Amino acid sequence: MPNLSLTIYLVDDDADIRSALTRGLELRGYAVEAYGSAAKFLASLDPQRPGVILLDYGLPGMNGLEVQARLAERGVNLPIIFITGHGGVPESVQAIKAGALDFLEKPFRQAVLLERIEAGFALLQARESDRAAGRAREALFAKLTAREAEIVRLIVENPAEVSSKEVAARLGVSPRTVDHHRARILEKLGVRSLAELIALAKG
Amino acid sequence: MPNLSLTIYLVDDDADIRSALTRGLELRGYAVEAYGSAAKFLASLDPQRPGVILLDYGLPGMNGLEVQARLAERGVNLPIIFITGHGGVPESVQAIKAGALDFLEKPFRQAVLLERIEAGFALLQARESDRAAGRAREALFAKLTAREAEIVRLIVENPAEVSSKEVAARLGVSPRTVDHHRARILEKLGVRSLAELIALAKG
DNA sequence: CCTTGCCTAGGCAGATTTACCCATCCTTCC
DNA sequence: GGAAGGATGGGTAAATCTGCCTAGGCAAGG
Repeated sequence: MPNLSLTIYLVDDDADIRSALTRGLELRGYAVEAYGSAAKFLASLDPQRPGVILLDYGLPGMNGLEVQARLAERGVNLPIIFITGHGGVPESVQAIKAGALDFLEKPFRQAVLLERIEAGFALLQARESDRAAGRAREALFAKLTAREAEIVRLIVENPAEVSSKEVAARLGVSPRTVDHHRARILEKLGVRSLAELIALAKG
Repeated sequence: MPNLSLTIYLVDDDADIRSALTRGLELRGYAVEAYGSAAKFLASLDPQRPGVILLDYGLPGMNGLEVQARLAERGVNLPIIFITGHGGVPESVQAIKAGALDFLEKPFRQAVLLERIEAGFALLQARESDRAAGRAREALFAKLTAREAEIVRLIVENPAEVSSKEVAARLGVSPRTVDHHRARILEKLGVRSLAELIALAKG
């Protein structure tokens, strides 16, 4: 587990808490980026850089759920650990339903926070693995030409009619041409049969 | 939407609340089964009969999370709406993470409860649809003989080697025999090609 | 202009699949 | 014992797939 970047985005309006947490977390090897307001955080967040978000629920101007929603809108799906001074049950329920990793009430024990942070990074890493597989598959399919991709689509969407004759009829071309494309497709995707192609596309 | 059974399992140790909620919910057309303790509820629950669970978190002897865990152990996965008098944030977080539909604090508005109950039944119905599809597929595969099922398994697990010759080599039989079984398989499953078989199995 | 890449399409040979027929050998069930 | 179903294997013929060759038309880019 290389644990590439261990960045923690800390968002809290209380300067004392920011500095205290920043110190504590940096001592444990994390890179901490602290923000005093939701606006600043949202403005400077780079969606490409992963990290665990430590988010104060009771921020002035924009509460935690709104921040969570904004991030979701922008397609950012980083683990969020809420920290709250006076948030109640309904807020915590909402936050967890919306996908937050946890919802901690102040004061909380450091050990709990650290454990949750580790869980957050573990989650990030698991997602990264999933995506690596997805990207590898996309890279494969990206090698196909437009026509080849269309034939793959036809076959995957309607596996009941996969013979060259049937596909050719749908495209209005000669079966011979479909044969040709299909050979290219199997070659480019590194599969040996239509069955494997379907498995790859569905997998 | 036929809404087959609209049973609500109500578990609360307070007899007044039980009778009040039971009356109110029955008036709205629900069938309510009320239990005064977690033990009684767990003892008489029929896993086959779906329903939405209204569960008091602060039951004497066994708290809500334990009940939730027991149900999960038994493979019961019904929507649970927690109701609590003095449950706090950590409890609600735990409950939602464990899959509860919601966590309501007393006193709550009837409208909210009713809305959540409806959401619970909607969830049940969606799951039921999913399972119907799953069962239909299982019924199809159940028609296969042992040998046929084994061949399906080999093909699905290793779509790179699907020719009769290759499958026959793995089974130590003649390719001719595999041809024969394959024809039966395609016929029984109502598919026209190996590609469709894979799509069906992966679907 | 020339090259490169893509879509199109044909020929041909060998391998494979598919759909018919058939039989033998089991085990299970009546 | 006989019937039924399942696993095994074969024959044959038509259809299809696969690989390897060729080749024209067309568009983009050097």
